[in-house]
Amino acid sequence: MAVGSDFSLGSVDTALTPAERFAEFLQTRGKRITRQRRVIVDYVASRHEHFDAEQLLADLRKTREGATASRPTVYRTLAEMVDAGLLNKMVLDGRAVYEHDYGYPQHDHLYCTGCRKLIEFSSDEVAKIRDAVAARHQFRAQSHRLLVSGLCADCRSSKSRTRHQDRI
Amino acid sequence: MAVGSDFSLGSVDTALTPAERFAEFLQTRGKRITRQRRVIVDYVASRHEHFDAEQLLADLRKTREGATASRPTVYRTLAEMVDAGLLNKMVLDGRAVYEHDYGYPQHDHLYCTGCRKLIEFSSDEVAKIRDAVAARHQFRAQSHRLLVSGLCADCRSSKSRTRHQDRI
DNA sequence: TTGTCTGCAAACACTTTGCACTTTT
DNA sequence: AAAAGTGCAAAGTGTTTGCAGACAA
Repeated sequence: MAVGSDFSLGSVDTALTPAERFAEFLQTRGKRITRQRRVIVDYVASRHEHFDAEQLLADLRKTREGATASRPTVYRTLAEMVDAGLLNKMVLDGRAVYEHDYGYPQHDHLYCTGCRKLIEFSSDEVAKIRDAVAARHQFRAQSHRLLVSGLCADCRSSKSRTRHQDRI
Repeated sequence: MAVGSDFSLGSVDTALTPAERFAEFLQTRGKRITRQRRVIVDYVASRHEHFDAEQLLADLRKTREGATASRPTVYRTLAEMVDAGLLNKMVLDGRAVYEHDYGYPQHDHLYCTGCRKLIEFSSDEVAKIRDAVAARHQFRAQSHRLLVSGLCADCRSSKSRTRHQDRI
């Protein structure tokens, strides 16, 4: 479908900034655009790494003072952003980790059990396998997640330094 | 390598029953074979479905009375069985779910977000993708997990009845 | 003004831990 | 007898909720 465009970055479907898309989402739900929700979307949009709720909370407090939000609000807003399709949530070692999911291509992760780093990769073969398997089981696949656990290059050299967690 | 065998079921490496393997594991660790540990391995070995700690606890209490174990002991023993390579642990919707990992072939899962059922499938292509990707990132892959979320055949018919959880 | 949102404190679900007592070795 | 294991109750995590006051529409 032809999409008029005179903006630089961004691929198909990414006509709005995350903040705009969130505002749109909130409006269609009769929800309000508050200072806290704005602070949170802006902050998240400016980051490009994976993060968890506590990190976000701490970072907000470190940055411009006053521009904070309470813990419950952070959790509530993150959940809304997942609903809005802006964020992706995944659970590692018992805590939820978020990443962008708007205008980002589908991908999977390598997870280093040494330093807990997440490395993204994509392979359309995974999607093919997913669909083939789903079809075979009369299953309607909505999403998938492939997590490969192991040790990253850095941690392979400096082994046995950090305590190793459960694999997944 | 050639393995002498005059036992029926079981593939490569499965010379011992789970209980025997666990006993072996405990001995090499200077740990003791107690009534509770025995009850738990036996129970787990007799089941073939996925289960979580609370289920196991409840089931133990329902079955032959007296043959129980406390919650802390159940958690402790499950962790040991994971260590021993008898069980595999995975976290879904915030709780740990276990499955056999001894003499069982590597496989992945379809997860129904409607009824929380897990359906196993296996595809060696996943392992190939894993190894290729790991190599490309100088990563040492130790394990992987592919989880395809969606709706199973049953839940597709009776839609919108059950509340839908987070995808993964 | 009206109804939503926020922050606080308290509640939560699941899991782990300190410790006195029990049990295996 | 010595060392490890158990169960209880209590403490942890990470996350969610009830509610009174604050605020966007």
